[in-house]
Amino acid sequence: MQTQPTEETFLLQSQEDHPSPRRMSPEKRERQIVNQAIAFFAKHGFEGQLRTLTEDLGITHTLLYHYFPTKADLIERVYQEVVVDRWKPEWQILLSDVGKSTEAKFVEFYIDYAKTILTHDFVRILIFSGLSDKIFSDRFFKLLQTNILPLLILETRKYCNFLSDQASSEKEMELLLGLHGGIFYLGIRRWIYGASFQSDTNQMSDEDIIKDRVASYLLSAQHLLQEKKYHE
Amino acid sequence: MQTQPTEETFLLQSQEDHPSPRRMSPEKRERQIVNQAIAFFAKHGFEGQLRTLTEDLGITHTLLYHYFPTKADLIERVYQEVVVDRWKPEWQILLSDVGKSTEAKFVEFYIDYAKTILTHDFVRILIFSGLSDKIFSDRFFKLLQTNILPLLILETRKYCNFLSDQASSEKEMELLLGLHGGIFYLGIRRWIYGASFQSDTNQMSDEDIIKDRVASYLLSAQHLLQEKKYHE
DNA sequence: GTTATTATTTAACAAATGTTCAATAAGTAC
DNA sequence: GTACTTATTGAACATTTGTTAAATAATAAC
Repeated sequence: MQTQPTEETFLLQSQEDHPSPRRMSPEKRERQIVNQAIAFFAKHGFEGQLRTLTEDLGITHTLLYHYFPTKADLIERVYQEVVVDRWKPEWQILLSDVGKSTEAKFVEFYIDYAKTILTHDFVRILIFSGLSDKIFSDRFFKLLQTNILPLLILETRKYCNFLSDQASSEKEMELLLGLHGGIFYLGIRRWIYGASFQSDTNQMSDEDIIKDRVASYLLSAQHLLQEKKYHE
Repeated sequence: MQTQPTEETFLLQSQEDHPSPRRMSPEKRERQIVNQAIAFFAKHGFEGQLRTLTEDLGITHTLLYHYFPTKADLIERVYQEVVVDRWKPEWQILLSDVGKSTEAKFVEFYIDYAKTILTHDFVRILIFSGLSDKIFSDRFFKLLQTNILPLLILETRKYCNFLSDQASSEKEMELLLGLHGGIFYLGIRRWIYGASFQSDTNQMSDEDIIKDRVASYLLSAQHLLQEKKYHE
């Protein structure tokens, strides 16, 4: 799944990407460049230099300027493909489905979310963006905050028979963000801290972990919202 | 708490740090440089340039070389002060205290942990390190994994009357990391995503949030470990 | 095979950036 | 005040790095 050729692999691998025949069709070359750029910037950050980026591709860095007028344009394209294009509108449809149980929705959503978002490229690019200009991370969180979190709050309330038309309280939101952050932390452990935070025996799959956490969240939600009912 | 002078503040502010009188005592100057370096690298990452770093200090970048032979040395010093020196051995003492309840220990520990670790400088420098050479983040997580997490697992077991001499199962560890990650996510929201992830009304303090999360964690732990008793 | 198109490279520039070193000047001791 | 120490600066260097423009060569059209 990774797209980084560690050694020089110019033999046989004529399938796609890296070997780079002398003269490529513009479409293929551009595709190849963008793919490499995604892997490269995810690994080294946006301050990585173009000469290094094109090294593995077997082309000169100046060729980039034939496809992207400036480095910023290339980065913008990476943003687009990694973040914007990876957002799935189906998530909202799933979470609005009335035929599924709350727990099923949570589990199904977060498993797919983890599979889609908690990848090497996405997590690192998101964090790199957050550390610098925030352009990328901002866009992404607006999406999350607008389209997903409210639906999850709503589902939680349904699950707890807590029917209210009020906006979500901070307590409810923080409980949810506890779950959300705990899941995102999986990606941080894996793609930012790397091997330093691995247990010896990794037998639990992401799916198992997510199932447990969702169950744990809903259990706490029941306690919290019940308490709310009495007190307010 | 931030140490960055946005304007040129050379009047009156002769207290400490920034104005930089012509000739300072080596101790004070070094202190001033390190303070600025911490704030600067935390903000811009370790690729930030020395000329910018010394700008706000009112000195030339070459003066750095009088105190630190190389940029790497300065960074090493920042690591030392921000990460290594900020670790509190008291945490282990607290978590080993037999006179306190499990919940009290968790809450007390994580509140102090949050106050100490979830700062602008620490979180960002930790993440910057994780994204690059990992030297810093590795060291920190070894500390965590060796000295803190086992104690928290032990406490959890006591709380659940689950007495075992076996090493922590992955299930137990993942549950704990769910709590831990959820709390660390507070720092990420605040210092990496920045304002993009703020709720309109921030009335809950970190302490309130942590109390809720610890309670939620212990509740789930009871369910999990009880289940374990029956099944295994 | 000749020609036109354009993907790709070569050469080069200007600004940025870590580093060195000799010159300067602010303190201190006498 | 004079001499000495050393904090601080100024000038300069070698790389690095994004970018440009002209030269080259592979492909396609005829």
